[in-house]
Parts: sequence; C-alpha cells; structure tokens
Amino acid sequence: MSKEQITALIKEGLDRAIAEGKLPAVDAGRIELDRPKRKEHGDWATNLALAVAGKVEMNPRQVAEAIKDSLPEAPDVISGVEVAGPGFINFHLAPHFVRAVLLEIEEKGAGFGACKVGAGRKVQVEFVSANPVGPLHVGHGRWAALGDALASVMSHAGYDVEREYYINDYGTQVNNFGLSISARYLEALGMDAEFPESGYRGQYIDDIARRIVDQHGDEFARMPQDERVSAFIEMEYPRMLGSIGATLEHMNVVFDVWFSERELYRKGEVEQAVTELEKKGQAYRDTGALWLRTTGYGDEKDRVLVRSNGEPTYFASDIAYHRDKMLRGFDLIIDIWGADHHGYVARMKAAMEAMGFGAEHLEVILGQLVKLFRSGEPVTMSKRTGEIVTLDELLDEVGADAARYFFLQRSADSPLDFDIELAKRESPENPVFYVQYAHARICSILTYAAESGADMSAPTGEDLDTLTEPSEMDLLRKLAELEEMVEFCAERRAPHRLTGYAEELAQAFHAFYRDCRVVTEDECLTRARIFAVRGVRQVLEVVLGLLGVTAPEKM
RNA sequence: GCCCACGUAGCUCAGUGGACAGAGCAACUGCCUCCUAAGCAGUAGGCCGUCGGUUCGACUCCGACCGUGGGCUCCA
Repeated sequence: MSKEQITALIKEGLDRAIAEGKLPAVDAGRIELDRPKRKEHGDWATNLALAVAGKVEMNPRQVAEAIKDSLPEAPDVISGVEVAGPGFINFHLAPHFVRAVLLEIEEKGAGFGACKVGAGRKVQVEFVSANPVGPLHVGHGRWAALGDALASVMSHAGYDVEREYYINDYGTQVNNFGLSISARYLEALGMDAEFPESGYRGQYIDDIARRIVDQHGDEFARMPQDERVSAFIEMEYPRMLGSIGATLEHMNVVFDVWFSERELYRKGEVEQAVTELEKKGQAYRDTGALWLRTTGYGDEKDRVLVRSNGEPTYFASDIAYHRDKMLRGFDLIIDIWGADHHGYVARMKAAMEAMGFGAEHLEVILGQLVKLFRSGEPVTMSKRTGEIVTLDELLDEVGADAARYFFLQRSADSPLDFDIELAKRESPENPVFYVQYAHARICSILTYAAESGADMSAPTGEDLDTLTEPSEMDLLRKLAELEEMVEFCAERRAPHRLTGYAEELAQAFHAFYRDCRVVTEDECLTRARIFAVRGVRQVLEVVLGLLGVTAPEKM
C-alpha cells in the first residue's frame, strides 16, 4: 500500500537531511500522512515540516525543502513532489503505481481492503438485545444495521468478531408480558381483568390473547393467576423471540450467539458474580441491601446489587453477563445501547473495574433514536396506546437494502430522521440506488462486452498503460482508498463513513462512464478497461457487503 | 440542579489539528442517434450556536454560556 511506502521515503529523507547537516537532529515523532482534500495537492501530503519547524527554529518551508531535496529517488512510486502552502510536502503517485491497484484487487478478490489493525483480537459486538416481549421497532433496526456493519468492518480490519444477542428472558419485563396477555385473555373471555400498570398495550398482545382463546378456550381461566401468567410467558416469549429472529433475518442480520439471561441464573453465575464482588471487598450491606462500591471507580453513587427483599437487580445479572463475556476470552466487548441507557454506562464500567477486568475492555456505543417521517410529516408513535411502526412494517415498505443503508448513513451520535417516502423512491435522490446502480451498470457493461465479442482476458502491463484519462485515474485512486477506510471505520467504530465512501466510489465510476467507453475498437484499451471495471465491481461488492446491502446485477 | 450527546447551506447531515468547509434533498440551467438518463455537467446557497483560551495553524482540542435531546430508581 502506498501510504507505508511514502512514509518510509519521508523518514529516510528526514534522516538523510539531518545526516547531511541540512537540518539539526530532531525527533520527528509519528509521521502524519494524509490524503489532501484538493486534487492539485497530490495523492498524499505530510505536515512533517510544519510540525518540526518549531523544534529546529527554522522556517517550515525551508525545512520542507531540505527534506524534499534529501528524499530518495523512487520513480516507481512517485512522479512528483512539491513544497506547498505553509510548508506541506505533497506527493504525486506515478500513474503506473496507481494502476497497480487493479492487480491487487484481482489477487485479493473479496479480501481486498482488508487490513490487520485488529491483529486477531477477539471482539464481541452485542446489539439489538430487545426484550422478547414485543415486535422490534424501528430503533432496533438501527442498532441491527449498525452492529452488523460494525462487526463486518472490524472483521475486515483483522479482528476476530462475534455477534451476540442478549435475551432478557428473566424478571420484570417477561413477567409484565405474561400479565398483559393474561389480562387481555380474560377480557377476551368477557371476564373482568385489571390491566397491569406497566403492561404492554400494543395490539399484538390482543392478537396473542385471542389466538390463545381460539386454541385453548377458557382452560387457562380456571387456573390461579400466577400459574396462568407463567404458562403464558413460557408459551409466548419463545414465539416472540422466534419472530424477532425472523425480522432480523429479513434484514440479513445473523447472530453467532443468542445468550439467555435465564441461563445465567440457572448456572448460578449471578450468585457467583455477586459473591465474588463481596469477597473482593467491593460490595457492602446497608439498610438490608447489598451495594456495589461503584463510586470507587468514578460512578456518581453506589448501586444496589441485591435488594433488601433478596432479589438481585438487573444490574447484578448484567454484571454476571459481562463477567461471563470476559471469561469467554474476549479482549474487547462492545455493547450497543439506546441513548436512553447512557446513565448506565458509568456504573457498568465501574463494575468491570470492580471485577478486576479493566474498564477499557468494555466499549459502549450509544445510539440516538430514530424519528420516522412520511413525506416530511412526522409519524407519531405513542407509548401509551402502544401504536408503533414495527421494523417488519418498515422492511415490508422500503425493503431491507434501503432500510439498512438509511440506518447506516448517520453517525450513532446523531438522531436519525428516516423519511419513508424517500427510502422508497426509486430515483436518484435515494443514495442506496445510486450506489447499487453503479454496480448494475458495470454488470451490464460486462454482459455487453462478452456479447460483442470483446477480449475478456487479463490485460498485459502495456495494456494497462493505456489507462490515462483523468476520470479513470481518479476512479483507480478511489479504489485504493478502501483499505484506509476500513481501518478508519473499524478503529473509530464508525461504519457510517463507509456509506460516504460507497457514494464517492459510485460517483467516480459514473464520471468515468461519462468520459470513457469500455468496449472500443482499441483491443488493448478494451482489455484494460474491462479489467478496471471488474475491479470496481469487486470493490463495490466488498463495500456493499460490509454495509449488508445487496449488489444487484440488474436494476 | 448534576451528568452525557448534539448545534455546520433553506432541509437532512458528513467532516481524521492543516491548504479555498463538503454531500444529498429542495431551487435554477444544460446534456440521451451512445456499454442502463436509477446517469452526467453547471448555477445559487455558510458569522461551522456565542464568547474566551491553547496552537505556527481550530469546524476539529480546552473552558464558560445559550439552545435541543436524553439520563439522573432497592426500574429494566
């Protein structure tokens, strides 16, 4: 990759300039090399001279000139170097070197753009993890898209990644679920029933209740309330979980592990975790409850692990869960939570410290919420009546590709305005089609080339040298950026930047298409351009694959 | 009140301490005898919330303030 090679050249240039006495000895630190925003500033630029000028008490431009003059010759890589602006050193890559990206794509195929920053570290990304007490809503779709794409891009960056869904199948929420069904069930039978205060009021609860009546009549009405509620829980939460799984599958999100909270309790892990913390002196008893001393690790106040009635809190089981993750050998745990859980981050990190794992092993990504719009008008969602737009409804309406792409366009820190009508529109204002269209267009060109008898075999080096049009060179340069994008998105946990790259690549391709015919009378050029266009197709497939969006051959 | 995030074009948002701040939409103007016009080219649109600080250099880092959203349970 060009970045390392140029960094090495700069380092050598600096060392040589010092050795030749043009510069005083100085520690350059880490050499920064960036893609300049403006094309005329070349392919790569370094601010080294600006950074060093103060230390050596020289004019930055003089420093830059000195380094430039001492740079080793590298005609295979660089075609030009200049000092510009306040003291940047700009590098222009040799065209031959730019074209070489096509050979790399050919060689690496689906592995193109991969890198090794992850160094094989074991990472778990846990996301969605919605309580199995109702259908997924649109916000869950965002976490699903985000978690899945993050896992993909980190995997491409050399991490060993697992995707996990945590099932809260224990405690208050499932109990409320059972109580809600029970109330609707009795109502459906014309009996009096008090609907629980914090019950689930969605239509789907009525549907479940009615289905039970249809299948079982009033047989559950004769049991004691507790027995009926737990019967309903056991019957219905697995079914709900199944339907959540189906929705996620509909969105092409596949988890490696579905982890049950009940299992944690069944295996005694919650108790073990609590006992361990007590033994370590991290927990104390006060007013009948057991408290974790999270204030020792930066939390605002200590938190209850076991209530005075003997019941462990959700926090306790969450601690046990994170302990279990660490014991499974992950180097890094990434949790994706809704922004409404942000108050929970400090205490969970404190708990990691209290357990002796180190808070740096846990990263929490807080996703802002999704607001739905339809033609500019907000789609109202009411918790009170339980009227929500489900993820299934959204997927049915706009399709998995558009939904995923829209969810991924914004950084997790930004609330997302999702316009259903825009996502549905099959027109240029919809960016997902813009990118997919580039892929379809390439497929169509390749079909045309084959049908018109063009030579589809690999080009020679001389053939490749016929690629000289500015817009085709720009396209090749864009291809070469994938690897640093992957590294950036993985390290910053920012898969949304990949959508921007996808659009830039598509744009570069469409500009190429405008200027350059692929199938021409010139056999050398035709071989080279077919090869180039295949490379673009490969890279589009990689990027769309990381985003979890399909790459259609026809549109 | 305290904690966190956000504040960039008319709208929705990108933006990695660097050079003249970007995209899409919306508005306006052109371009199909052609491998897909789901495309391309162009015009217009900015006090990067405000004020200070750090730096050779700040949309970017720090502080204060203003605005928006979220959180501050022996809830999950």
